[in-house]
Amino acid sequence: MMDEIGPNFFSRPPEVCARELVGCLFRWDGCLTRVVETEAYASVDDEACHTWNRKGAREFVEAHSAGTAYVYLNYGVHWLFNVLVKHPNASGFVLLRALEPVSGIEQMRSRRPGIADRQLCAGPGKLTKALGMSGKIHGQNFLQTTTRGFVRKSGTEVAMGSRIGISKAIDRLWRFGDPNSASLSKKFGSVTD
DNA sequence: GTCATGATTCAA
DNA sequence: TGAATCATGACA
Repeated sequence: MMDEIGPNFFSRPPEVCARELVGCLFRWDGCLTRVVETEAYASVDDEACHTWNRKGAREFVEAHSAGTAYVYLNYGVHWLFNVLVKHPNASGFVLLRALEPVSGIEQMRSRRPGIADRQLCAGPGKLTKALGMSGKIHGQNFLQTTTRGFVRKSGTEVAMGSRIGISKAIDRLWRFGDPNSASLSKKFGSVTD
């Protein structure tokens, strides 16, 4: 079964959204990819989330609806792409960490010259560059567009582990991914990380 | 494996 | 003013 994902999908707890997004197809203008790695962040009680120490992030959660793009510049170098999750008791974000190119590969190659196909989107900063994303889409609800969005696709094996690149709240196993994909940003361990 | 890169946010 | 930051590519 395959159907377009709407705001309702992102109206559940972030870890549920992040897990179910693995294996789904991601349409972004002329490019089509498969989601192979995500991470969940909670707007409350999660030290690793921007909302923990960023007033602007908390205001963003309040001001926008489920499915809105939350894009920010990391280390002053890389754009990172998140989807806003809204739930009465568990709002937060899903970070896209890695994608597998399916079609529109020529466009991705042109934005990342000299990179092997499977590595084009094998990291949170890599995928935004390959797809031509930037801060311009911050705050946009792309689910309502015709050229951008997710298509549900079940049946993918999902592994879980500790989130990457953070020093706080590493006990939460909120990184999800397809362990068999060749386009992960980092491999998954046997059980936990 | 180490290391330079370098924008934005927020608190002081 | 400065410290911290959800990473990457180049190089040894």
